[in-house]
Amino acid sequence: MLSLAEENYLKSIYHLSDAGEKAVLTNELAEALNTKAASVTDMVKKLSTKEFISYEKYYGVKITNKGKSVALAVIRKHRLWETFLVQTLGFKWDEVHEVAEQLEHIKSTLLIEKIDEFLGYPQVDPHGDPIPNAQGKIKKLEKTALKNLATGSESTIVAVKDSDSNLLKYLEKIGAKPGKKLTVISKEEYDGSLQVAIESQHYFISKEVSENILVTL
Amino acid sequence: MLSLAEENYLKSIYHLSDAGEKAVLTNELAEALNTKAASVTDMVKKLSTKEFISYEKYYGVKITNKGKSVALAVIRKHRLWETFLVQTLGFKWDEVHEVAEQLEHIKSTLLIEKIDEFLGYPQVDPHGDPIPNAQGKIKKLEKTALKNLATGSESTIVAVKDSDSNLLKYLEKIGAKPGKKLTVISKEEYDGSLQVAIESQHYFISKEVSENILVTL
DNA sequence: CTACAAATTTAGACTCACCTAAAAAAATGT
DNA sequence: ACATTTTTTTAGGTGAGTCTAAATTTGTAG
Ligand SMILES: [Mn+2]
Ligand SMILES: [Mn+2]
Ligand SMILES: [Mn+2]
Ligand SMILES: [Mn+2]
Repeated sequence: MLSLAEENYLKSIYHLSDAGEKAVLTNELAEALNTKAASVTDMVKKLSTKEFISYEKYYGVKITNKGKSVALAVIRKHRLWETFLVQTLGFKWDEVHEVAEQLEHIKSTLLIEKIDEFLGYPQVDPHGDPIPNAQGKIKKLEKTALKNLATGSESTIVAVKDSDSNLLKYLEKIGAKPGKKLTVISKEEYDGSLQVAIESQHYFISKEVSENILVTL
Repeated sequence: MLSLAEENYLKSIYHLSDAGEKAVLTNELAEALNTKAASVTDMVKKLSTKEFISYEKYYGVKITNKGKSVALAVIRKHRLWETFLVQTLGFKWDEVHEVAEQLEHIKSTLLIEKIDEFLGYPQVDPHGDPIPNAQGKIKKLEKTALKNLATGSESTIVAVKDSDSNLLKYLEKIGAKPGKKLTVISKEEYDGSLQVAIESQHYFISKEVSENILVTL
């Protein structure tokens, strides 16, 4: 049985590696997990011994299939809980991530399957992120950050960054919800900011925000 | 912020002390928490320093008001979660205790208030145990163990022990649910077993079981 | 009142997950 | 090619919560 810390490491490694594509560096992981590089080295050795990742000194770690399946199970739980909190209990979308960080570690397959069933097998969570199924299969969405769109292009919001409560409140205010259509009116070279239209309303959006809105290609 | 271990100690102390009435001994606590006396002594010192309990060497511990309010908050969460699992997700009453042991430690007042509201402010959990309100007020039920009833007496089941899954399956089978009326037909001095009638069905019940069915006085 | 038994505490050690500081390796710039 | 910077690892240590074994206190029976 994996500890809370081990589960969080695997989840972070999975996310940072782009679903296991690339290797993850020690410092990246330390940053993401709010810990120190030395601590990461320790844990990474342990996870490597247990074969959840492969670790090459000074090079980084890659998640194994075994590790991936743990990560996906945790991500599944996180996203199902977030969906439950919003849909069933009436949480706002900026209130759920923190609680889901705790709930994702509850050990009970029965519980998560019942929640999934209760919710009617949702495909995405309140922020637009896809929910892996019980077998760990996840639908990868074709998406890019809003900041990558060219001036004049039209696109649809797929997902938004879920971990920054203030960002989410702001996005709510301007109606930037998954599913909404959006057009890039103009881009400012200088600071990367851009002007967009969402439901015929115009908004100025900073570069920072435009990095956290994912849109269709 | 209290750790999981600290919360579990306070909950056990509260239960073993009969809601704070009597002192709790080191060995009792060790037994209840599945740990060793030496570990209990350590933890008890810590909780005493933090003033959740008062501790007198070789005599035992008593829970303070501060400790009681923590214990009741955890018990509230435990029982609300159990109720949720049974009523909303369709768990059987013997499947919920273990999961609730985990869920009771989730830190979010918003979450538990939403669950309470969603369930319509239930007064008792699936095993008949009263649910403390948000202020930590709990309705103490007038109750005694079935084994204390005299032959011929009639009574109503108030609650049953919730932590033994096999016991619960058995009680389900004989219809021994909270709210059900029951009559003591006969008692066997020798082994403490007794014959009871539940909805005009007769059952032989061992002493052990009769200790875990709580009935009205 | 004393001897033994039972309960409890102390002493010392372990694992987990973390830390700081120092050493070592890799990357970078001239 | 070499010195400097950056990244990573190693070394040694901490606190939480647990353990075993030994010492101490308390309870009990003759
Ligand atoms: Mn989230
Ligand atoms: Mn987490
Ligand atoms: Mn329970
Ligand atoms: Mn617990």
